[in-house]
Amino acid sequence: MARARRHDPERRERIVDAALRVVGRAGITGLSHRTVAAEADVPLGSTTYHFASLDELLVAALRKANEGFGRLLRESPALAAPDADLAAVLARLLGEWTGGARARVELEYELYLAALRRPSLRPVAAEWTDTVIAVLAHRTDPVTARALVALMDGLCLQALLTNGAYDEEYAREMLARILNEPPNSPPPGLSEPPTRPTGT
Amino acid sequence: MARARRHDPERRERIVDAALRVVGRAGITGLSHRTVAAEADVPLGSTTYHFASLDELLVAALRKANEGFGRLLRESPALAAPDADLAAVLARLLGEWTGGARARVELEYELYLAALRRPSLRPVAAEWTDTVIAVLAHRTDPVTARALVALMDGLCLQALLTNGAYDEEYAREMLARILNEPPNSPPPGLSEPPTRPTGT
DNA sequence: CAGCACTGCGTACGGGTGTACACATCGGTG
DNA sequence: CACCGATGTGTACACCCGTACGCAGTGCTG
Repeated sequence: MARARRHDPERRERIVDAALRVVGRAGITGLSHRTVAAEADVPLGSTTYHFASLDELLVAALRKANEGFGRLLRESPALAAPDADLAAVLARLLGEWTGGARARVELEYELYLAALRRPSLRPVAAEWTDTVIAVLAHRTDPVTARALVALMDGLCLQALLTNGAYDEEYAREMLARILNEPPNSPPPGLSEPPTRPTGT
Repeated sequence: MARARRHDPERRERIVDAALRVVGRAGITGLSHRTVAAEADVPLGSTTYHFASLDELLVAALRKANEGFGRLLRESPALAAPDADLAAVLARLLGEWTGGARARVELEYELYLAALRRPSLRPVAAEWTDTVIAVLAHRTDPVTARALVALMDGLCLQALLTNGAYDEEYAREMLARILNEPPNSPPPGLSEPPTRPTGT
């Protein structure tokens, strides 16, 4: 029994991974110190030791989930190409994401949405949107980028919450509408009448 | 003790109301047969009798919450005016809604988002979006209406999840972009030119 | 080599949960 | 009025939860 567990720096990490699996399988409802301990194959006391509260564990889990997607986003070659059709690329990316294992999408969204009721998660959720916005801002202005993220969130939610299918072409069209407008009105002054798109 | 409770048709209704209060106060996590029974001041057995499962109760609660907001939407005079700036009206409406008691907004969103993990709630969530879309479709085409809803959802979420403030002018601008007819013609199937923001 | 502070673990406790089931009560029927 | 099935209620049970706390193993210090 004299395991060198004290010097197991991956212990904490493994608990977080286990938490992600548990939430993916049974939802946040199914997350408890016990279930995650069983999943990670560590004693109960270990989970309470590393993460005093479940909130703390959720924060770590959400952050980890974010890292994965953020990396995926940054490494996307299509996003990097400066002459690509941004709307089409984003629509495609979203399609690939939601088209993959629904379990994973559910998992990430569930954690993200949990911030609604858990203030401790909100900074992490904010980090997340800021990351995506920062990536997109290279291809457009920050204000537009923020709206793109909002729209993508909304589209995903509609697909997930209503059992509806994700329509890539439709997403592309709407993202393009957001992108089309030269932002001539963000300043807080009086707004001008809606300007016609210039046509590409 | 010979209360005529058998003939209390509001009993069920009152339980639903109590459930809404409980969720508003303590979140879905805090919802149990016992808490709702206490809140509604009915015996424990009564809640299990009227709603065999908590899911069933949640469905009723979400539906009730939807009714309230749907009515508010339909009765909005600003929405009815055919010559109003739709983007501005929606942005204002959203501002009023999110600016009000955060508790109520949280409540409704939490129930709505719960559909992510509870398939039984999904039809009700779909009803909800369809209702809003139907209302908006009177002022634009259904496809655009759907995107407006998605964007509004996304904007609300960003405000709620990241502690950010809601920026009405910004919302107006982005909603207007969705409403603007795109320069490049929509691909097969979805082409209808009827509305164009007049901007006055 | 002896001692010690500290990190990490196992267990036990009090409390809250969903649910099954036996019981009271009521409206209708002969 | 006597009965009876349906409707609604109270209680008891088995389970799972978070947390507190005493104890073992470890690396450092002298």
